[in-house]
Amino acid sequence: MLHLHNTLTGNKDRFEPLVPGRVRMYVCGVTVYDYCHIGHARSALVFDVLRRYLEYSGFVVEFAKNFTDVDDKIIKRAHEQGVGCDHITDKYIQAYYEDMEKLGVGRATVEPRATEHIVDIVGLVEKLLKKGMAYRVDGDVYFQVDRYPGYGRLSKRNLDDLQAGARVDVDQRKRQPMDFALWKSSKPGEPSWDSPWGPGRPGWHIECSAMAMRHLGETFDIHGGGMDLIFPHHENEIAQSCGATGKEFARYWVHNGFVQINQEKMSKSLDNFFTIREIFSASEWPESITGEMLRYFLLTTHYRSPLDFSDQSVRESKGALNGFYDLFERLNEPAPNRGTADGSMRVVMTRTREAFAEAMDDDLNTPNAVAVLQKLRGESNKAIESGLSSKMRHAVRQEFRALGAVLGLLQPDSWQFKPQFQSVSPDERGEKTTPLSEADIAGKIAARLEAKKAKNYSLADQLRAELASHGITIEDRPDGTSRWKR
RNA sequence: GGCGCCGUACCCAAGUGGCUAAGGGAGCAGUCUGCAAAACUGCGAUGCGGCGGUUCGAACCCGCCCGGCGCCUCCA
Repeated sequence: MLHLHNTLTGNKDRFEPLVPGRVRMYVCGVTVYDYCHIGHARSALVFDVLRRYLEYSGFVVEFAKNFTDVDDKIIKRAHEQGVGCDHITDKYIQAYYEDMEKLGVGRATVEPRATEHIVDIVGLVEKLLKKGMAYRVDGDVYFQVDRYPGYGRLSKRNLDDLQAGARVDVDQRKRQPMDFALWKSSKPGEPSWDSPWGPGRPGWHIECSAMAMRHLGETFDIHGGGMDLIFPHHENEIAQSCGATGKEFARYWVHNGFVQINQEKMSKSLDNFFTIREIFSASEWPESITGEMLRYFLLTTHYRSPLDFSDQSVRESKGALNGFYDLFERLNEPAPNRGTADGSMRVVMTRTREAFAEAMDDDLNTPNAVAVLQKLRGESNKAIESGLSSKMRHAVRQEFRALGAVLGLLQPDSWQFKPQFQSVSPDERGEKTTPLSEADIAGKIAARLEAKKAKNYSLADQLRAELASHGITIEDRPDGTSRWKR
């Protein structure tokens, strides 16, 4: 039974959807005015895994993830570049899809955009005005925070605390400093839509309420996003949604922790962020492998803990994944019809499945889930040593595939990949390496096998050293052939 | 000022009251191999930031202290 840490209650709550067998979840996506960084990747990945695990557990999942495509930063960027807002948002939505595909993050069931829901937004604002929870000032509409008695229940703050700590100049037209804009009148040159209050555009928080209600209903199961959204964004969503409907909005609030650089939050102002595409283009590994390395790295820390990003730790994920793919190679090798370890392996696989679910049920403990897979790897290698039939080898590979799929890992048949030769970076000893074609590699390997056959080991070792200087490792098989990897 | 989080081996990272403190990476030794690689076997924290306290029993609960961080403003 899945338990999720619920920010609303502060506890790990047993997860039970409102409608049995069906989960409705909404996740705050990105504001599309720039490329995504590794922090966005983490958030997207966490909810991608949550969705995968819910589906693995047998739920039908309706998953909505929005794009915020009207916003001050977008307008600013468009003005700077002398282009329309559409140009900016189209470009970065496209980039988002490209980045997420490299990370293996699947598409949501619906991916609504704020600008496509103006009618819903206007309707919601009207409802709040009618109920006396919002007020008009010139062409703007504000939500009046003290009209919603539960304000602060998500972020565990009260209005007095918030006002004492306010660091921003308060708009004097507001009745309360914490009141927030539902609708903003547009200045010339800004995107605008007609409304009962004149031409304008939606405030930031209202879009998520409107879109979630449109696609998932007034009350739904899970609402997610980064921890920095707890206040004010999600607090405001709750106030305006519950204020409008009189019903609970989302039942479980799930928030992921930050990615940090040297123990500090990644942010634009500190200029310490890495975009997803930067990481991929700087990687010496092929895209599919870089994607899996990153995914493994991000999932080996619990989603609510801070995670320190470094090249070093991502590289270390490569070492950990190598072990799996080396095992898969062995599982593919010819094997007898019966193996002495077949029976015990069956038991191991059953236990593995249970332990995996137990880890994931515990608030999506992916580091533990990965540890379970690592244990299965060890057990599988031992079983191969003592004798595992080809049928069981196939079953073991399927088990890795099935559990790996929940994490989005271990799907390729092999890591015998085509390396990228274009730009090989200097290796760690500082030696310059030169590009090596695949034909060169094959040639050297063939030459080395010849030398070995002739027992000319010094030549064979020299050829192996040459390949090693290009980061290529040779592995001699018992059948007299050699395979290689980077 | 308010709210909150983190500190576990060389590195990453689970564990949050009771079996020998998971797992991975790196390292060392051994088996195998022409030598390697891979695999297997073994080694590796008498201790979980520090000091007190509660308890039959604490990394886990409480208090204080030290160190680091986040939110309270746009932010995944």
